[in-house]
Amino acid sequence: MSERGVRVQQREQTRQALLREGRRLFSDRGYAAVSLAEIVLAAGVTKGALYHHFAGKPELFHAVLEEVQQEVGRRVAAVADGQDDPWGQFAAGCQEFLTAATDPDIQRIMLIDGPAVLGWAEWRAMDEAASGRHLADALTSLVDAGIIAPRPVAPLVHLLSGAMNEAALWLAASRDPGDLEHTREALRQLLEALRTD
Amino acid sequence: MSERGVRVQQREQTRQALLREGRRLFSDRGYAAVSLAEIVLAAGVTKGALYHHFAGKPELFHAVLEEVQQEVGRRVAAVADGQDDPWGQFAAGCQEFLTAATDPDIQRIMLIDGPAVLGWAEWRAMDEAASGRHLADALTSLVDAGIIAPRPVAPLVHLLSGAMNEAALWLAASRDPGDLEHTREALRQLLEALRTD
DNA sequence: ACTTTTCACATACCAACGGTACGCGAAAGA
DNA sequence: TCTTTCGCGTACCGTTGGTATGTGAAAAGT
Repeated sequence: MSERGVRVQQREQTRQALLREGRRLFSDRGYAAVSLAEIVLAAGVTKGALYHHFAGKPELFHAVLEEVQQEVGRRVAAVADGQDDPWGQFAAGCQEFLTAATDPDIQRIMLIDGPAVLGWAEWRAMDEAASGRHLADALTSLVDAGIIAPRPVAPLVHLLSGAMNEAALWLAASRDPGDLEHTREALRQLLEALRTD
Repeated sequence: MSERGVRVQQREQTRQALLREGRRLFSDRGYAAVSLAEIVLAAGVTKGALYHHFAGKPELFHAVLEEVQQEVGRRVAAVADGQDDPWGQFAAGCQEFLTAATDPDIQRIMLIDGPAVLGWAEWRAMDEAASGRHLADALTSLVDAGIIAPRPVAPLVHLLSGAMNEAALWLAASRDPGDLEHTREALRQLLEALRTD
């Protein structure tokens, strides 16, 4: 069986503990308010271990963010794949993203601290590799299928991505339970505007 | 004439110097990468002066952000007032915001660091008081005038605000000069989707 | 005119933080 | 069994945001 050796096994365990506690603390109180001392204490290791696995605090955050974005990307892709027609995949994916991004833990890391810590360009590149790619693919499919008018998809990707990000942040802070459905309906209408028919 | 006293005059001058250099450095290199020592050096004063005027680094940033947002708000309002019909005010205001937010200096402070430094809730409240309010007012007018279907405007405000913010960030990093016009056109189409007719 | 008070700001200092240099001991390889 | 590797702990450093206190000139009081 997988004789992985006690060395690599312990190594991975330490790395996972750092990622787990880092993610928990970052999402609870924000990147700037969490010290490395806290993280290594919670993970049961020392700063030496942290700097053995990650080049620094931003790189640890980068790894945490990547984990979060992959999760969201998988959720969106899973829901989209449940639909069979291109438009259904597109609409369902957007709505699922709106739901996923409403999680406060995900928000703080992915939407608030992400751009500020890593810079917008790097943050955008990571988002593109995770969930943003699905949005671009879906829009391209819709253009190819003639369901929406031919156009550059990049502007639409950013307009829609930004709209859903901000709406999710607002919904997480909102106390009116009807806001979610109103937002879904408004988003649905905006998406419908793209159709050719 | 305005016998303002040399005390209050010097006081205001120092405060303005701190705001000016703080804004310059924050927009150039980001909030976290700028030290208070740099700011007070550039402003020609000491940390004592800074802490006499502001409670701390976040409060200085808050004052800078407020200045930036007020400027953007005035630009949007000025262009909107140039139109006479409600729909024209709405559309022109949105397009002007897109242009204003493309300025890299404004972006870093208003869109990147703002939410991370002050928290999303406070950032949103400031945006609401500056330019966001105009968007809500315009949408409300359109509903009242029967130009767009009756609906809660809050979801739309956040969807559109987020769309324009993210698009502006993308445009500032884009090197294709056609992107701006494509984005304008896409935004125009999304806005048209709201009309009743 | 002289004294007192105010206050805008400078100076000196501190605790905490991110980061680095180096040592150690057990596991892996020879 | 000897050597090497390496995952990690320990001790330390420079910088940073923040604070406590001093100071001198302008304003206020008499």
